[in-house]
Amino acid sequence: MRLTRAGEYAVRCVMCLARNGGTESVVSRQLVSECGDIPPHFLAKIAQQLSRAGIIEILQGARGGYRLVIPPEKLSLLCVIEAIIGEIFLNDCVIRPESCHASSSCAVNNVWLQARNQLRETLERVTFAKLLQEESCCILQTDIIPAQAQKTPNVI
Amino acid sequence: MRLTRAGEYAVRCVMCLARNGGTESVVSRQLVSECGDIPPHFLAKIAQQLSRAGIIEILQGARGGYRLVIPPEKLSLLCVIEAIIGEIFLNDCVIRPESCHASSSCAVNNVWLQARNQLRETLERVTFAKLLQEESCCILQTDIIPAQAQKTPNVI
DNA sequence: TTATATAAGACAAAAAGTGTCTTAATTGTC
DNA sequence: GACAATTAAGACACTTTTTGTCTTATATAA
Repeated sequence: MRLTRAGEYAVRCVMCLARNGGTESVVSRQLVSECGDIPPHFLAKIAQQLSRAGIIEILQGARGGYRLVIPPEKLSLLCVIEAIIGEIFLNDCVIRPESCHASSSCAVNNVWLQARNQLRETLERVTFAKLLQEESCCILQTDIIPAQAQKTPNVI
Repeated sequence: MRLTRAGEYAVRCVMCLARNGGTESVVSRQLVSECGDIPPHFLAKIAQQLSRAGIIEILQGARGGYRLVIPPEKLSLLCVIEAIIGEIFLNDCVIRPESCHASSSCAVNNVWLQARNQLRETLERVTFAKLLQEESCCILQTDIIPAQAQKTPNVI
């Protein structure tokens, strides 16, 4: 498992779509690319993966772009990430196969399996609706701190 | 974060040392290499990292080899793995820095942070003493299953 | 029909990981 | 002291993965 940059980009992409109308509106690739600081052609690839996974819909032609298919309340972080980097596994087999009769009874492997399930559950519990909510809440928080607000003016 | 092969080898190496006398005896590189199916020169590199981390001691010269410094009861899986692959982080910063005032208040980043802490705690709770114990217990289990024992005879 | 978009896949570049080899240094034994 | 056994250290090559770009084709709205 490793959160690659492609995975990051996918999360940014979905965040951008969720922020801009969710399942209701189409956002152009260019806009998503600028908003998430994602190289446009690379975004195209990522979008294709997200589309194959049924997370977004791609609209070709003039006024084309991307549209979220799954509403943010039902879309988990895990779902988006695994659509890009594949199902999360932390290890292949730590102890060499021959030294253990089966990886299912290998002590080290069991730990990894447990860690992996825990990680996946954590990422599954978080929806993009929740993330959006926390995001806007955090912007409000910085708004009411005058000193910080002056140091780093808010971008709206 | 990613459990590299080097990380796997390190775990195997420590398991082998723990199994063969723990902090009491010196095991030659060649033996560890064979026991863990680790390319000998690659093992040398890994051992150096483990030694710098204070986990093992390297003895040069004739009859040299490696010796566990930290007793298996006090040595966690996390400690060995991080000695090789560095401190575990799951992400750098998912949402692009500019879109958030600080990564500390970024919603997505917070999830990763939580997942990361959980993962590290899981790996920290497991000591090599525990792993050894479970390992021997699992060998006993297969011993009492006649069908399996005949298929794959136990190596002692 | 044209302008505006994305699709799809080949390809290049960079980064990370894996493994090998050579020369040097250290230690025990005869 | 000489020699054999053993690891140190770092350069180097190879492989795989990841990242990013470019080109040609296709789809849609006006």
